Amino acid sequence: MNVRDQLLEAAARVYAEAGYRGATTRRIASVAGVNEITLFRQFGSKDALMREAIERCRQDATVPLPQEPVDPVRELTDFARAHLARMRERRSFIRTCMGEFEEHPEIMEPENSPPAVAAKALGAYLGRLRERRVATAEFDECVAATMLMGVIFADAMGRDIMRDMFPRDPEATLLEYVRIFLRGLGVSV
Amino acid sequence: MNVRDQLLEAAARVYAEAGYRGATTRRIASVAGVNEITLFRQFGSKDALMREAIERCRQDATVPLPQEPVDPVRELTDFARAHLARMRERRSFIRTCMGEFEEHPEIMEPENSPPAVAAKALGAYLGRLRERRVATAEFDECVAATMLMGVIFADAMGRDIMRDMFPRDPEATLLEYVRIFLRGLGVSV
DNA sequence: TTTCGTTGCAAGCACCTACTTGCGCCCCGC
DNA sequence: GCGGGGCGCAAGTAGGTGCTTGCAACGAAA
Repeated sequence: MNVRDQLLEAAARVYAEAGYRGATTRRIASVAGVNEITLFRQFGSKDALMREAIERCRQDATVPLPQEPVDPVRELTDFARAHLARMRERRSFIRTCMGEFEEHPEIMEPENSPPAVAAKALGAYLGRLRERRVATAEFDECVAATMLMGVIFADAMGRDIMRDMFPRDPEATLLEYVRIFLRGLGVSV
Repeated sequence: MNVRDQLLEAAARVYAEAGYRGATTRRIASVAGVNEITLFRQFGSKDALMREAIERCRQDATVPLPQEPVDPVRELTDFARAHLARMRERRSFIRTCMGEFEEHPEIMEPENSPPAVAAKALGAYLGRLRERRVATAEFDECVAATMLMGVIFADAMGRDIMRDMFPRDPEATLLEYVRIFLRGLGVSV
C-alpha cells in the first residue's frame, strides 16, 4: 500500500474517532506512519485530504432483494442483517458525520446516501409482496421501507451507546424486528 | 437571566452546532454576550462549563402512557408524536453527543438515558395490551418497544439529513408507523 | 554513474486555543 | 457618600494548529 492510501485510511480512521477538528494533520500522519510534510506534499491541504478520505468511505454495498419473493421472513432477515452489519462496522464514522452535519452539510448528499437507496429497493420489494398478495394489509410501502431501515439504523447506532435498551441477542432481536414488521404488513409469519 | 445561565445556554447551543472542540470559550462568551474572562471567573475552566451545560440538557420529559389501554392507535400516536417532537427539537445536540461518543463516552449514562426509560414504559404498556388480549400476536415486548423507539429516533435524526428518504407529511408518516407497528403486534387497526 | 523524484528531518511561521494578571468601572448595600 | 463585589478591557502566557522552507538520504530510471 502506497503512502497516499495509508494517509487516506488513517484520515478516515482518525476522523471517525475524533471528528474533523480532532483529526489533526500530525495525528493522521502519525497513524499513517509517514511524515507530516508528506501529507501536505501529497494532498496540498488537510481539507483536500479529508474530502477525499471521506468520499472514499461512501462506496455503498447494495444488498440484493429477490425479484420474485419466496420466503419473505428469510429474505428480509438476510437483507436486514447485511445492512445492520455494515452500519455497525461503520458506526463511528456515521455518527461523526451526523454530529458534524451542522458544520459540513455538504458531505451528506441526500440523493445517493446508502440507506436511501436501500430504502428504495426495499420499498419496491414490499410492493412486489403486495402485488403477489403475500402482504395483505393496507400500507404505504415507502413509509414501511423507511420504518425498517430506521429500526436497523437505530440498532446499529445505539446498541453500544444505550446498552440496556437493546436486548442481548442481536440475531434474535433482528428476527423479531422482521417478524413484527412483516406481520404489520399483513404477511403471515 | 443572570450571566451564569446565559453562559450555560450559550455553551449548549454552540456545542450542538460545533461540538466540544468547536465550542471555543471565545465563541461561547460571544454568543452569551459576556466577556470571555467572566466565563473563567464563573466556571473555572471550559471543561467545568461544558459538563454543567450538557448535564442541564439531560432533564427528560416523560410522556405518560395510560394504565388501562382504551384506544391503542391514538395513545401510541400521541406517545410517538411527543417523543418525536422532543427528539427533533434536540436533534443537533443529540447528534453531536453521538458523534463525540468515542471521545467522551462518560456523558452517556446508559442507565437513565431518556429513550431507554421511554422504551421501558412503552414495553410495560405493550405488556398490558397483551394481557388485555388487545394484542394477540406472539411478540417480545422489549424488542417491540425498542423497535418503535428506534423508528422515532431514526425519523428525528434523519429527516433533515436524508430528506428524500422520509415522506413529506410527518404526521401521516407517524400514524402509518404506529399502524404498521400495532398490526405487527396483532392489534386490529 | 548520473539524475531526478519521493521521502524524512529540523526548524519555523502566523494563528488559534485555554487560561491568567492587572487595572479600572459601575452598581448595590450600608 | 462610600466600600466592595461583579464585570469589562488590555495584554500576555504556553501550547497546539495548519502549513512552509531548506537540506539530506534514498532508490529507481536514464
